[in-house]
Amino acid sequence: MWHVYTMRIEDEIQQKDFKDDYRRLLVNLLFTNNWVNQQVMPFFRAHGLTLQQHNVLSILRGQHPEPVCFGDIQCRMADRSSNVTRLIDKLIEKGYATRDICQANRRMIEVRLTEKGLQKLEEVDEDMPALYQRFHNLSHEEAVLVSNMLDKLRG
Amino acid sequence: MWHVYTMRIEDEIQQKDFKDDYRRLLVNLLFTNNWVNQQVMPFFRAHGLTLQQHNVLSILRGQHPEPVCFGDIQCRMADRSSNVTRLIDKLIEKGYATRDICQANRRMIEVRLTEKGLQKLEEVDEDMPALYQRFHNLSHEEAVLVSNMLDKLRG
DNA sequence: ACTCTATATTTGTATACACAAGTAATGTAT
DNA sequence: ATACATTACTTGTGTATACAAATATAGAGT
Repeated sequence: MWHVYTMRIEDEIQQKDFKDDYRRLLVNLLFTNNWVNQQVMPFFRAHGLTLQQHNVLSILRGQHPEPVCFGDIQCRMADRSSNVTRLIDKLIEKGYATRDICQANRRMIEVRLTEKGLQKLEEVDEDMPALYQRFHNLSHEEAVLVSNMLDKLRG
Repeated sequence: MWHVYTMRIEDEIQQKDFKDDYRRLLVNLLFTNNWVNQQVMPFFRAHGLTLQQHNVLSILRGQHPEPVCFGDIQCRMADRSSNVTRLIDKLIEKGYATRDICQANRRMIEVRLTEKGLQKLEEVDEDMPALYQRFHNLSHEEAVLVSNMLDKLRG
């Protein structure tokens, strides 16, 4: 009898702790999200880019001087949901990229990094240590640990 | 002589590893950020709320039936940068909150949760376990660990 | 060749956000 | 009392985002 009773209490407590710890994680992720944006946005803005624009430029550099098509860019972006067309428009406006219809499959658009875009990326790279500086509250090992945990979280 | 040389290499390697680990952390935080939003947004949308609207309602419940003024709401929100005025407007539109000019200091606005708002919160609460379910890739202990690390990261 | 479906990108629209400027009430110093 | 600064919230504006619908090309089956 008392066994059943205590089990119930334990279950209840366990459930409660359980819920609260994951809730704390969720709130923490949202806070951190916001904090990261506040660190990162002004950094890229100082270089005349948004985070996503820089992200796309980096993807383009990965294949440079080969082109990358829209779909591939979309797949590789951290933020999948955003509108690649209009992002690329901005980069072309600024002279950092070019677009051409792919002759092999005319539905596809080939996007290439320009020399100017490459220079901009190198300029940003030089400044990068200043950005990473802001993550130094965590040790080298802790940074690796958190990365691994986040990978695991997303499954 | 060789000592100096090897030291240089070690420094260089260390520097490189260092940089890459923090870079990986940054990219990982951005990816996770996006992933969390994709888990959370549809959940709240299914209840006719945005994440931020729910966040404000929770803050209001914390003081209920006492009012909370705009400034306090802004301070307590996860995303500090958003526009509280227009957020509250939405909640009032939906009948979840009320606003009154504070008689003690007529610059301030007192926001209160309505009965309807309270019911909506309870409805969301009941469904919460379904949301937390998505974080179960991490064990209880890992969830706590990551929370602590994120706290440390933000300083 | 013709229709149907799938793929790849674009456009439209409503909503959200960031930042700056604006308004209104209060406090403070002369 | 009057002028100036500060606080607390609001509004305006351009940009960004989410989601859905539209276009345009390619491939597959008949």
